[in-house]
Amino acid sequence: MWKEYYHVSGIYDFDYTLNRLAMDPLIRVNKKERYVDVPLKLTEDDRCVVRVRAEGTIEKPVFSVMSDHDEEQDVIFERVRNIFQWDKDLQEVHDFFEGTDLSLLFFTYPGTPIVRDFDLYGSLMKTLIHQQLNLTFSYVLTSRFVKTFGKEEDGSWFYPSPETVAALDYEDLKQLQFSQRKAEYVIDTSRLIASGELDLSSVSQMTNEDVMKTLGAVRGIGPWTVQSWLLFGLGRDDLLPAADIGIQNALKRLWKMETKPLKEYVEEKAEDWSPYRSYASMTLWRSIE
DNA sequence: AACCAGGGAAGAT
DNA sequence: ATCTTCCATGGT
Repeated sequence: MWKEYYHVSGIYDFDYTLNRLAMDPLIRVNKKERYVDVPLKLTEDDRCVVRVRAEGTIEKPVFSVMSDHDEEQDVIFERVRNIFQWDKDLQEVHDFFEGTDLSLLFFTYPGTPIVRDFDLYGSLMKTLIHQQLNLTFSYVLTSRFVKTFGKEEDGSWFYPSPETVAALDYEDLKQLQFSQRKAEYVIDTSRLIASGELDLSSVSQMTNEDVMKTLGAVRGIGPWTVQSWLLFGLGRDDLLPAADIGIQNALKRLWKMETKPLKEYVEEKAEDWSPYRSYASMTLWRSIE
């Protein structure tokens, strides 16, 4: 058992992170004790669960990282630091938005970080499954998917491997109430990954534009899915899914509009928020949660 | 009961 | 190239 502390520079609202993670029934969160258990896949069969706890305030954030997986502490700690984006200075982001039409929103919700998914492949599957479904039902579906084909360890769930999903029949997912299409998207994409035709870790090194080209060429993956994966899978700073219903609803309220703004209008206005559009997205979603 | 939900592909203009 | 329809089902 080891435990390491980390002091973040700048503001950081970890309780928001916990609230957001708690929306996913697969993730073990304890809001009262302010921790989340993070399942990490180090190699194919080397898994561990790490407990990450907030011990500071939004203004002076301190975190503790704890695990009984004694090997590779440095690797594990680095992964956790990346997942929670502790290297990003959110005070700088906050200051940036002071000069924009989102300043009031950022004043209301200071220190909202990008809440990344724990695993690249799992993130892509989750995003595919969540396409177009309401949040409640989409979490039911991912939950069934992982609990049926994934693995549980120390009370935390690991997504199934691409190989496992590649070996399924569409019928297996339809039994979990996937549509035929959704079953095809999930299994076919997993087959590409399992066969090595699509390598997510090398895609993760590409520029946003190249990721869009590479992933966008896969059947079932459109612009919204790529953007979501860039944001939640990779934690990139400058994405605003302008076609997203949640974003549109949040902006409709913020701008006191009668109807939801068009995608084109959102994209135009959002140029002012570059290069931190992801933080605008997170804070907008937060404003309607 | 109708309409929407953190879309995308395939078919029709 | 851009517009329309279909997919599938739970929630409001």
